[in-house]
Amino acid sequence: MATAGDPRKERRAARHRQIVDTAWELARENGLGGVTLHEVARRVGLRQPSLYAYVPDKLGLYDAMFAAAAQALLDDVTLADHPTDPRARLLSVTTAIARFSSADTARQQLLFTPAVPGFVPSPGSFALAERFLAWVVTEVLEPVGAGEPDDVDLYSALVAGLILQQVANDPGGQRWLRRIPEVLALFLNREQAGGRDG
Amino acid sequence: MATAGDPRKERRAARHRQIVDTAWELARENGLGGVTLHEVARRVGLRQPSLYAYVPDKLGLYDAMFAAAAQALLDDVTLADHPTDPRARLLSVTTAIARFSSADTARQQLLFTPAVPGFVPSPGSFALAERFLAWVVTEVLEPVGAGEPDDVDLYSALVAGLILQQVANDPGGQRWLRRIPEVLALFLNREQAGGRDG
DNA sequence: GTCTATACTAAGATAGAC
DNA sequence: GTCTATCTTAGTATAGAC
Repeated sequence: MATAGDPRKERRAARHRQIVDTAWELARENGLGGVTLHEVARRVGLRQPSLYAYVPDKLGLYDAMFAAAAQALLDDVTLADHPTDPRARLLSVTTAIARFSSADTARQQLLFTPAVPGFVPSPGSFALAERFLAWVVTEVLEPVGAGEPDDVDLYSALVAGLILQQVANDPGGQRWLRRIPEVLALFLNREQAGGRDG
Repeated sequence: MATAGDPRKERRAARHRQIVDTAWELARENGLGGVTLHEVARRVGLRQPSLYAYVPDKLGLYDAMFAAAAQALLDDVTLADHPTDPRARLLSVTTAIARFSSADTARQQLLFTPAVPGFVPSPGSFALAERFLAWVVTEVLEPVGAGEPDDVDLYSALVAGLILQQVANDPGGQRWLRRIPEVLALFLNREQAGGRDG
């Protein structure tokens, strides 16, 4: 971003993008651990040491991958049209999140699980994820009266559970994704649950 | 099992157990990908090639780890005392499952996620996991009227979500574990949710 | 069942020329 | 910014002796 106008910076940014895209391609094929600098370089037509001009080290590549995925999630979900009715909007956004996140096992793992030992998103990358969460809270959860931290935690667990089960036990299918409306109904009825016992 | 009486088989089984335990120790320290045959061998006082007398290859070691974890989960949950009242029983068992599974990130990953590329539990190991699930269904879910496949899928997603969020965002804490009663109340009220819209 | 020895492959990272 | 060359380390796996 903000590179428009400078052709050198643009070509560099394009290369960077190509490297990250290729790394994701590899992650989809061989898992996150299957991303190697040698293979990424081979596929983009560079020698392995040349990648160090774009990325500080291996973890730096994972960080760039995280940032790209977070940005893609942000764009995919927040730039789409969603209904204005609060409940319909919640369903629409949740479906978008779940579809996007479960479409790719490696993506779900890097974004939402501690799958890569030693990897922690850099502040800049993490900020993207936080921006997304903040958007969900103000644009979707607060309108249905679920903007408190406890509500957000509950919502995130419900959605994460559906996505994880979908990815782990029925990759590419709908077995858990189709339960979204039902789970959201439970979520919205959380106050008047009125359990008789504990 | 069934090795009692034959001292040679028993010593061999003990070694096998020691190898698998050490592998889990390594997984907790360095992640599942951080388990190496060299380090396992070093810690049990053997040379790396000697491990091949106990395990066919690296994936075979992961399989043995999976089996051990599944057995431990089975023992931990099914051999404990649980209330007979159906709802209290559901809470007790769910808490046991969640506590056990979230106590160790690596365990959660190997048991419930596709974290190791290429690893698929062998039929024997998978049978342990199925036995556990069957126990949960007949001993806990059916008594609360939630024994249908759709109920089981929903329950598994709810519990998996809590465990994942706990492990991913508050390891060692209680932030999501303490929501178990609340989530179970939602689950039990799933029929009369009566959403006004979709 | 354990060892030594070794083959094989592959990875991440750096130095220094162009 | 890209290259060649290389270091360094590490891993899985096998062969064959004891």
